[in-house]
Amino acid sequence: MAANILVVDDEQSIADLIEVYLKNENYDVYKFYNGWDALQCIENQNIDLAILDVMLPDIDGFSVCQKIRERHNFPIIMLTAKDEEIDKITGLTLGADDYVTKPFQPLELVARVKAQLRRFTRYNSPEPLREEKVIAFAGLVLNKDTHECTLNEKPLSLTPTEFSILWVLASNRGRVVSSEELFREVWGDKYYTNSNNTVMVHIRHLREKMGDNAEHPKYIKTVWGVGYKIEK
Amino acid sequence: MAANILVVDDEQSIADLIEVYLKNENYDVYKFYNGWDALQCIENQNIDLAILDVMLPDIDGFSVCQKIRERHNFPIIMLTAKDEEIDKITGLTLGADDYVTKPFQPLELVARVKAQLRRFTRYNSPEPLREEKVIAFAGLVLNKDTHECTLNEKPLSLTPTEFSILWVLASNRGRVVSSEELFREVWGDKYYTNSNNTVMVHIRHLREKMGDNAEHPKYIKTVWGVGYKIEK
DNA sequence: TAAAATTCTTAAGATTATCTTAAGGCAGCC
DNA sequence: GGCTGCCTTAAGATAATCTTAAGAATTTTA
Repeated sequence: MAANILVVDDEQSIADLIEVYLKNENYDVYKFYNGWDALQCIENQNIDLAILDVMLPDIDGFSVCQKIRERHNFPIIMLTAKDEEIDKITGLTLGADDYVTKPFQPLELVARVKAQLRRFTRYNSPEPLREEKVIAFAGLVLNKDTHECTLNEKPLSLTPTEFSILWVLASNRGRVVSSEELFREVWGDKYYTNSNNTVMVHIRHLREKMGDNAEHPKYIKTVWGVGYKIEK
Repeated sequence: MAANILVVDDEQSIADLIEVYLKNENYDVYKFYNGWDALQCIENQNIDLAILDVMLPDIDGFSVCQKIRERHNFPIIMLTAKDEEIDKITGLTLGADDYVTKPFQPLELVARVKAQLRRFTRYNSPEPLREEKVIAFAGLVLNKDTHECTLNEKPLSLTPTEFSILWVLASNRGRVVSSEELFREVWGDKYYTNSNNTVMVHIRHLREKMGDNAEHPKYIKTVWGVGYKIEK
């Protein structure tokens, strides 16, 4: 599910914007403001999809696109200004898989990224896209089927609720999950009441079992006024 | 919240089972035992989500899925036998949003239905889409959901109030926002009293965290006698 | 240039959110 | 029924944030 996405745009604010939206969907983002740096990255990282602005300071996006296609096969989405009618066609014929005109709705771009990844993985891997059954990172291993959990090889015996909370946090790691969202995910929408500290208490138990404390947590961090978060 | 859900499965007992669980969650269920009847229903009813078995007596679920996608955009969850041919399962990802293998836990299916409906309404509700969730410019990135904020890639830890103030200024950048307006936006109209320097103090904290000073501010500028402003 | 107005800075007390602890309730098992 | 383990609730403790106020600094006005 997690994929490495290359973003190339010389307008920093736009690249930043795209980055946030993609990270919010748990993609790993490699961001560059010019073409050559991006091309170099491609050789070192295992990129799954590229988003390229047509207008770049050094070499234009079409050339970057072409160069990528000489050696790689992943989907490419081009960003073009609205009035570059002819360029669109050019871009597409040069190996781009989709294009989006500026200004764009970030969510639309995200949707297209997903679509391309779906299409690409369908043609390139026999494995179906499925929901994760195991999450492993930073010494923590969670198995959704068995509810088993180990931290640095040592088993943690978590209660069902604790496991569910940790699972939600772990599968959303890198972003903040509000207490309310956590509650809805674990207990279900209809049980939600906005005055109880149940989640908090379970977080406390989790931290205890994980050897964490609230002041300097290694795993579950408190984001004041917003919720909880596990770093990526 | 109540949604119309289409259930298509030739095994009557399974379709019935799903129906019971969905109705228990207050969903309206449209239940069919074959593909064609289901397709016909879709044109007449305003369906919000479909659950399709792959094995159907007349046309297979995969084709039904395709046909739905020709005209509709709602989420589709596929039901597949556990030992289904891999390429078939792979094919399912064409247009389907999720799938569940038989035998399944009814509650898991219900959970996935909820998840898909949540996801779908998030991306399709016309209004919230207009409100930006992320603002990015000049190296500053603000995420309204998580209250995360980075300045030149480095995270700033802002308090809730600080974040809100910065958000208002950033989303109005290029124009001056008066202290009073700022207060009303952040705290709400009813708390406003025309003598307090609360806003000022928070601005001070913001500037501190952003490495700004009042005399030569890079970000939050004071417009004497009027208010504060972030340049476009 | 002096006075007035506005903004800045600082720190301390008030407030609010979160944390911690412990007790009671409920379900499953012997 | 009694035991066990888990979940929830509540209440006090702690920590983070917010507000206030007062004096300093700055800009404007006269």
